[in-house]
Amino acid sequence: MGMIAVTLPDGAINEYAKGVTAGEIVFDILGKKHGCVAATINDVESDFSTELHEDCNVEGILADSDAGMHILRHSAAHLLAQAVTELYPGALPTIGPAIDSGFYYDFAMEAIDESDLKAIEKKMQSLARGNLTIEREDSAELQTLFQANPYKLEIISDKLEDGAGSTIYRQGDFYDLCLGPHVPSTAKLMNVKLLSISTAYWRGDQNNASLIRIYGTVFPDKHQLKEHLRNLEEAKKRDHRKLGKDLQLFHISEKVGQGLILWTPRGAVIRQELQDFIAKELKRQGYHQVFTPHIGKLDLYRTSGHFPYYQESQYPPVIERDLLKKLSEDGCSCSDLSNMMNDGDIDGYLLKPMNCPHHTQIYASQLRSYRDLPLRLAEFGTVYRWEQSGEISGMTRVRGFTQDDAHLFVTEEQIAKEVLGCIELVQIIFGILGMNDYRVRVGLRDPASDKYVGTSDGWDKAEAACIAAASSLGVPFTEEEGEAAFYGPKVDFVVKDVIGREWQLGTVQVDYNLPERFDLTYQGADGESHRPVMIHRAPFGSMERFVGVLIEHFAGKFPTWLSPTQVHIITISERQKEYAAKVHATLKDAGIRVESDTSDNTIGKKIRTHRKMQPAYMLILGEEEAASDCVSIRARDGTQVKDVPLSQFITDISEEIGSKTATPFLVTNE
RNA sequence: GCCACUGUGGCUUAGAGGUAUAGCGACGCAUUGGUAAUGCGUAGGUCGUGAGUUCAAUUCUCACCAGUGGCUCCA
Repeated sequence: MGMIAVTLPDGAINEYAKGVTAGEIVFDILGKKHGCVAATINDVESDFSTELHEDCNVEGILADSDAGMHILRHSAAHLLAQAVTELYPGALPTIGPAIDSGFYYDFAMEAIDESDLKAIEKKMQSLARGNLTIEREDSAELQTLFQANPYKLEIISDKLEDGAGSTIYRQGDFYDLCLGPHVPSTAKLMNVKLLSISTAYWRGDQNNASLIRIYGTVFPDKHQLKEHLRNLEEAKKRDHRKLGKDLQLFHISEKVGQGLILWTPRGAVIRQELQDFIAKELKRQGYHQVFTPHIGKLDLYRTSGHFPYYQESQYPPVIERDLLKKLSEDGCSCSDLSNMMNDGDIDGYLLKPMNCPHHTQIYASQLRSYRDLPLRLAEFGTVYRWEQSGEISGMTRVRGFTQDDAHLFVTEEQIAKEVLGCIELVQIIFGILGMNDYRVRVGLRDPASDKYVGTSDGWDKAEAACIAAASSLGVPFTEEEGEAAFYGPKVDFVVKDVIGREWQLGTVQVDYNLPERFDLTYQGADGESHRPVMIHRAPFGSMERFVGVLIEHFAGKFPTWLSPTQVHIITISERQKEYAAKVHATLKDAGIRVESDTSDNTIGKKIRTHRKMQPAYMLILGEEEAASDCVSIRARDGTQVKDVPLSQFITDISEEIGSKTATPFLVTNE
């Protein structure tokens, strides 16, 4: 016999001859796309170049399909280091891990740029073709081997301190410090592509040396690589910054300021529709709408604890004119001023970095009884935060944004039910928008820490409520110890954008702190005064970030109810001007967002132009339509239906809009 | 904030030490066309901002502003 049978997750069984290496098995599986990409093979000490013996126990097949890719990617990182050190003799490799969609390697070297990547990539491919065996070596002389590379020496001494040994992997003349495992030969790394170049700091600390980071990706076969590159191209096209410009959804003006979004008419429609939608849901769930100003006194934030503690991430305070004048006459310096503000010796106003302090004052404006609870106050509240300049990006990371915020003032007993209600709201919204690819993080206490506000008993209940609510969603969720805010546990919703970056959107947070700080109370049934608990929640997170992610989610092709313009009317000749005006007016009366093009361009030209703006439907009007009170409909995907009575179209599109469906009514079965 | 790169009419872009391309778009004229670009013409730019070098700068240098890719950060 001497065959080794490997059972794959999809049930298939592969057989291998005795003497095969674990690495070869992994790559055989990778190549055959069995719905998994790797096998764990026990008894091989995770070294994929070790030969398997007949009695070897090959039992574990990874459900986690990432492991094989991880090995491949990490091996490619080594190949990159080999190529770079051969091309740039002075370059010192530092660290080069596998990451989600590929790998990177950081080098201490002279600056290079994008154009140099091609040469490095070529070198990698020629090394790969060389079919160098990748072998593990145990060496006691690591310090000597890497004596020219202080970065590696640092890693080695760290490992020694941890009591962990280390090994090296050798391919040709190149060797690198590594615990493995690796693919058995560089030949497995043919389908490699370098993507970008950037800088990073040694160990992520900006006080350390700046390193050149090269990103790349690698796949077991060239079709997978091609597809990945195609996906990247596709993602670029969906980038909300590009689409936001093309579709005229928002604008950022240097004159207004960095990270400050100007919602242009077409983008404002999307935001307004979303707000209307959520406002309606809130009404059903017993929320009260409130409005509060964009600024508040510094003292408000001293009480809440946000000032001066979070001063770094706030716009500087506004000081009254007369006071400033007086201080300046007194020869007060900037640092004096800052100290006086911090100490509370002078007051001023702060652009609000969050809405909760204002809402607490609405709560406190009346005596509250347990019968009033839960009290749910909702506001689309605009807040301002001083994000670091390098962090600001498009709509997803901005300095002024509007949260679809609400604060629930509840009794401890009500927490579970109300948290669940908040979660359900998020679920409704994500469901309507077809955003099913998200994950949930439940932030819990770090049991070792005592920084938390509130009773341990209360926390137990609140955490249990968060976990129960999260698990009711039926999507992956993680419980993350130590990720809770100091004031309470939370549930966060995390969605990926097209480039693979994760964005936190909605959040639900339990808060024991603010009610304490603002001394909020309610009268219980027992006649005693009690402390309410606050729940902060924002299902979208912020309108800016949410719409940014939505633009990418829909690639600009919004469902009809969200489309900035739902119908574009296109006439075939100027003779239909009058009929077009009538159709336009009729649609407008029916509450449909419509735009007309009666210019004397050709029909083909007009369709081409208007397609770019992605209206849900185009109506083509010619002689025939005008004569019969009909329209010809052209959907976004190009399907068309001729001679539909106008009234029929209005009925159909109105129903589509009303139901907020993402499926167009016009679907032909061709 | 840190590192690297980038910044030319509304958009996409060519170019170079002697004030600058082209396409789309806009506007005008002709054209009245049935589903992804009809033809011709016109207008539109102090080449991100400020300073320096130079006989001369948009092109070189510096600072600033903004964007991109990362790093760090995100109550």
